[in-house]
Amino acid sequence: MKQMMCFGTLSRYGEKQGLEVTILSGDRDTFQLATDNITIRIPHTKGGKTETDEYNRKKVIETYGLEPKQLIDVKGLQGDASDNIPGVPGVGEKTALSLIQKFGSIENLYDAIEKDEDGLKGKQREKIVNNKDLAFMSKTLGTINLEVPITDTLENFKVEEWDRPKVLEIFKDLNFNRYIDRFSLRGEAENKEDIKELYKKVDKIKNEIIELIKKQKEMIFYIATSTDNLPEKIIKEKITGISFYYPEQNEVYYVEISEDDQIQEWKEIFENAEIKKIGIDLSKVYILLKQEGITLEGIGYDVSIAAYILNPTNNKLNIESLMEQYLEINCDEIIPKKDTNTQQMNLFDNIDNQEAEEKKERYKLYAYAISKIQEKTEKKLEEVNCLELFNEIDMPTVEVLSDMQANGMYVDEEELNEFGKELTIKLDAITKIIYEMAGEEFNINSTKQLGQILFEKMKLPIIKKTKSGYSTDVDVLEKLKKEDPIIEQILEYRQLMKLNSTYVEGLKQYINPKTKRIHSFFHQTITATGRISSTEPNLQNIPTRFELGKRVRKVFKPAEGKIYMDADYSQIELRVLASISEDEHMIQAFKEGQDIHKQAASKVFKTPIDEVTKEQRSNAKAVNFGIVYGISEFGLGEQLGIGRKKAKEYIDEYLQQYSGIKKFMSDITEIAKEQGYVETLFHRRRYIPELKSNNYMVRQFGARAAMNTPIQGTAADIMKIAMIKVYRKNKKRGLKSKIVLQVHDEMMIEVPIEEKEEIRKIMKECMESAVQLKVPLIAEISEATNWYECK
DNA sequence: AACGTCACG
DNA sequence: ACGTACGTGACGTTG
Repeated sequence: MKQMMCFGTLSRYGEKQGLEVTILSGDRDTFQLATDNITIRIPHTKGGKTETDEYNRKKVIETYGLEPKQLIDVKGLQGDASDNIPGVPGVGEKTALSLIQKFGSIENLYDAIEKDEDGLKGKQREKIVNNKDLAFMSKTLGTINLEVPITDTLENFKVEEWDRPKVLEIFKDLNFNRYIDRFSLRGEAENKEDIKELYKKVDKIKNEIIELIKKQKEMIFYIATSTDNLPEKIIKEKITGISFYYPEQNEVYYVEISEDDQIQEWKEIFENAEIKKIGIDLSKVYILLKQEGITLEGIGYDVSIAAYILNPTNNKLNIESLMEQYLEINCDEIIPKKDTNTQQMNLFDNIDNQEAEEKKERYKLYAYAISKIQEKTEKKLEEVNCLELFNEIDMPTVEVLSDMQANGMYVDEEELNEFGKELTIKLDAITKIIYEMAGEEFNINSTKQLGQILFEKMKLPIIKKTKSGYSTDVDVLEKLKKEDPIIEQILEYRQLMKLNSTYVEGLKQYINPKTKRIHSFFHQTITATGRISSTEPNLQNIPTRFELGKRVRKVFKPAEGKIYMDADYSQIELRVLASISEDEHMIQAFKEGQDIHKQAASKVFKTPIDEVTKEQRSNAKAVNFGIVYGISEFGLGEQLGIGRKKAKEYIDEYLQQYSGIKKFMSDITEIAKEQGYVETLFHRRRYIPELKSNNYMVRQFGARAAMNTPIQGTAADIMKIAMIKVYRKNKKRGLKSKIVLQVHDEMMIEVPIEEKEEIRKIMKECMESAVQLKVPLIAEISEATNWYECK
């Protein structure tokens, strides 16, 4: 009742001053305040919409058949759990209401009981009689205080015009973005006017713009698009306009591309390699243009790539975020979003038009911003010694990856369907078996339900827990295998389910009906280490470890008259590690072409190299992996199913033997702590703020990332260099072979049969000479008629 | 939207 | 006493 005290008193005060008082409240307890002049406005939800009802004294009487203040008595009997008002146990809303309607008040009720005139009987009467104290106490608790001392006068409460820019500032600070729209606060910033003067808006016709671009040998632009989502998972995005910035005059232009062939008028410009293209997300631009039969040439500066190199863990690389980060410009302030709620409909300027205008303004601003962000980022790239990485590796990679996506990979849909049918049949059978073994039907995909079956119904031992329940992952199930035969079936079911949903049904949706190929996206600005990532679909995680899954690869085939040429770097990460750590033993092993895991086994287990067992080698391999990941005793122990003590012995022995690696590991964590970041061989940087965390776990993670990033990242750099070399050589020689896939240490080219020997040489040569390390780089090449056959 | 699981390097 | 191997993306369930 505390919060209510003031407004209870204030409402009465207002009434006394002769005002019509309205109380806004979500709490029906306030109805007790209603009079002829005091109205309570309360929201209620009706079919998703929230409306308000108004209750004055009349409405209260209509609704409850009681005077407002009698509602206090109702509450006294009924109680209110949320307000900690006990009421009389066993008396609810209905009873309380009818009792007060009958007796008028709690006092009268108990008077009647005293005189035995109440007419109540049984349990109910007993409860009421026994809880008299509670009833009176509850009434007191439920009464809104009307006598709080007030020192303010009406004048103090007068509503004044509020400081809108200030409120905007506060809302922005608190991320109250919805409120900013609701109160139409966009564009309230004080410096709004200044920013608008940043550039001149000039209407120019196409030919004038083209002349300027040619003169400048530079095209600073932003491509506007619209999307229509087709039923298939293939997004059809169309170019709707282009905006330009012309730095010499500080002018922006926008041209609309509304008709189908209009984009062709720009073909000459886009395909002119002499004109340096400066934009954002140029890989996307490349694809959009390619769809129109235009090949983007002269890819010069992509501001999202620049920002990525400056900080690869930056996940906000869209134009508006970059403007905020690098120019401290907030788009919404300069070009307010139209508030469609309070919009006045105007015949001559309808909402659609206004929105279109607003968008055009934004596109112009974007083009200007791209130029300014280029200036900023280029300076910073220089400062952090990353300009070469940017110009020689990541920018050229844009074209390589774009081309790769445009090429796509052919998929035999019929064969994929066949595989799908096979899986479905097996899946149906195994589902029945599982139901039978469990003794009931349940959703096997639900870890919650599965957990209940396994650990509650069947009482299997709980190996591991997750945040929200029992863990049922492979590791757990493998350990439970011997407990019950159902486990094996579940593992089988999981495998089949994964294959069918992700790799059959999932992949199907991405086959382009026109090309019969899958054109996966290859993203260059996602990973923290510099690797490429692939989406829609992810072609970098097509199964290979198990035979059944590997069959998915059979449906990926080269076109008629072509073959796949596939090249794999052998042990690239360990070679990189050997080279940057300068460990003499590992370098020697690679120079001599030794089996690196076998050598590690020999050293760790102190066994002559010829006597190393399979198991020793496999354990040593795990240690090698662990080293690359930034070893931890726990992790290695878990991986090998040995205790962490044993794991520590392995690690200690390993680091004893490979002392160069030991030194590298401790040096790199030290460097990372000191300078706050680590670098690859080509100066790709990753900041590791985790190392400064107060949390031990987070710091440990930081240390592992510090050890892993130079290794994984350098390998990624090398692969990019190799791809650029291959791409350029192919292009220069006018070969028809096309790179179609990259999987971190693997590159695949679709090759017309007549080019195959030439391509084999090119791949081998480009990959192995991508960089001069202290150890040789080896690329293993295989050719095949489908992906499955690639070794 | 977050989580658990599992596919890859 | 904590509770982890590094880097990704997609799917299905659940809140």
